Amino acid sequence: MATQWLSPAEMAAWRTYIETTGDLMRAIEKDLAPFGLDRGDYQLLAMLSEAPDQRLRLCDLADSLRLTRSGLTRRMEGVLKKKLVARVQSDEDGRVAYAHITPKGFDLLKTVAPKHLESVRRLMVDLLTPTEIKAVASAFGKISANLATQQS
Amino acid sequence: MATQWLSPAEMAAWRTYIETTGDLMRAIEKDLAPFGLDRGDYQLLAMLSEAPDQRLRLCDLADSLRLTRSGLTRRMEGVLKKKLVARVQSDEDGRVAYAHITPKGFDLLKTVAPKHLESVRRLMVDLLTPTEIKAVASAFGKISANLATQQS
DNA sequence: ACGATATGGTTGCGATAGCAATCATTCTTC
DNA sequence: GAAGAATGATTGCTATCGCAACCATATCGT
Repeated sequence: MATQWLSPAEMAAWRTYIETTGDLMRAIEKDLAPFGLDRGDYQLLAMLSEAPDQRLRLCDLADSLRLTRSGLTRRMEGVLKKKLVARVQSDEDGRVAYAHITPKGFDLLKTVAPKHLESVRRLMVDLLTPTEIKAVASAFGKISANLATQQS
Repeated sequence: MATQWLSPAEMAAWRTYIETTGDLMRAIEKDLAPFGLDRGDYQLLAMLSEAPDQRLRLCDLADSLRLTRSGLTRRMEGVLKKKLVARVQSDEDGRVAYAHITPKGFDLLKTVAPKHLESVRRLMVDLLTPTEIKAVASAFGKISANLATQQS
């Protein structure tokens, strides 16, 4: 196994990244919990709120959220029951349904978003120097671009 | 709440990070799959292989892996069945059990580790400049240190 | 126009993992 | 040394999510 070892700096970056990410997600989720939302719900609402007409086709939404179609079907059950999102059948294409954020969902998002951003600040952004911020953006931008070419 | 908006650079860093991490984990998991391991199994084996006597108390192992005790009990079922790890009752403390990596587990890890590191290189490390590597390490180090103080 | 194919969405099933409850063992305190 | 607290591990229950199979609708090729 002519090992492709990592340099100490590379190893540190990888390990810290991978070990911290889970903890960070959990902490952010914990801040979201008092509002009755988890991270998946929040991202779903955020995605819809930014979409034209505040709605998206389910399959496009699934792609944005990195969910499979079946995963989205299940996640929709939760936000539908809470009336934060409505499911609207398309009348142009019988196969298509839209997820449409409701006023109630939008109001909740407007309440939660500042708290969520405060979490992101407190737990991540405000801890970093501008240089680190730029480096993180650029690093994960490259990783993302690379993944996009690989798996197509 | 006078919204604590994020600057464009901050937003880019956060979004790219959060969106890319899931994809990256999936890609790495896909590279691990041919060996019959998932990321949790790999990390479990790696953790044990680096431990003194190549064994750890279950609760310590759970903490290292960021699993609850119950989560670890379930994960152990898999690697126990594959005989990659043995469960050894302590004879000093009747409550304690150790996870002990078997020769078979160690051999598998020796096979898989270089491939896994190659994945990490290809999908992340080799895409980044030394400056970015250092910045990622330092950024997540800070985030991790901060989390450690918060939740204690 | 119609059979094959592609696209959009749901359902059954299995895997992972957290929480709360439980049990066993050890430690503490009086 | 016995009652109570703490620690280590497991189990039942629940929730999320991917895969494969499926159904419905739309589109394409001939």
